[in-house]
Amino acid sequence: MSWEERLNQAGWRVTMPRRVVLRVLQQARRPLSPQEIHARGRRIHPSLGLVSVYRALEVLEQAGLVRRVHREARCDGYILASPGHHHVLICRRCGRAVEFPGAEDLSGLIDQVERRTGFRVEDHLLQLIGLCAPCRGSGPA
Amino acid sequence: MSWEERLNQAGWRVTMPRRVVLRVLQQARRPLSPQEIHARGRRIHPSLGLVSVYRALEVLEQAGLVRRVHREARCDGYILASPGHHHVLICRRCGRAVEFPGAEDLSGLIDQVERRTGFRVEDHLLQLIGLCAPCRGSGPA
DNA sequence: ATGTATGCAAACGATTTGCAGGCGA
DNA sequence: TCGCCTGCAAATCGTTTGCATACAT
Repeated sequence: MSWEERLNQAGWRVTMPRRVVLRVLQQARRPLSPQEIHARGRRIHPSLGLVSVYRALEVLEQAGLVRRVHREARCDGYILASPGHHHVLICRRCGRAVEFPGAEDLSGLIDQVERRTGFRVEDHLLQLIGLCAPCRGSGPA
Repeated sequence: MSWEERLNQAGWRVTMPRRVVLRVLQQARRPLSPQEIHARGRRIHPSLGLVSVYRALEVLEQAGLVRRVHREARCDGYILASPGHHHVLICRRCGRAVEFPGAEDLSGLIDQVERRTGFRVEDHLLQLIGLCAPCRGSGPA
């Protein structure tokens, strides 16, 4: 099922801003802020408004087409979401972001935490920060 | 070593705003935003300025006395840091935050990711979200 | 004594809201 | 056609900066 169909089925319309935002993120190799998405989007469609970028991101995130990433500094980055995987690995040097699977690997830790704290763990936020292969080669920044 | 001594040894002064911020966080049972810390702090010391709260948090975080927490919605929460542990578990119902150890439990996952992606993983951001024991009892909100 | 740290006010920047008109289904 | 969606402008909110003064060491 295409993303256009997914939007439609969820009751949302396929519109220019949503199209453009998604295209920009598809072409991006690192998380982009709404402002950055807006700037790049305008090169594709000059009348794109910043407000629509915010609203498009909201809808696309709810539809699972886009994922927000969190970092120690700013928490306003967005990347394209690949369904089923929800961990992100970010290069601290070039900013490149990669998604990876592996939710299962947390189950041991989660079991342990549940036993120790009495919490029922329902969700988690995991992001790894490091250096990607090319950046490791060009010396530690 | 007391936190006052830790601050001094690191070259910082022990001042009223830092004292108050720390006290507020000691008494808090959930992550507080700078604004919330300011409001509560004023009840202890009415002349406390909001700007000083921001600056105090910056210093206290650098000194490892306070930890910033990130959540899907807002990323502006602060809690008291217990040295050596840096994972946080937050109850989605009452907001209670608990720290827990277990960085080692991630090493398997990290090894795997490094092999698969070529990244060198240096740091990570892990937070668990769930229901604490009391909140589990009072029915799922 | 001296230089860091403070509070206030103002600057700044990002995000949200109100509204008249446009466009997707 | 109908109502969701858009762009713009303005309101809003959180955070940062400039500066004269206060206080920790």
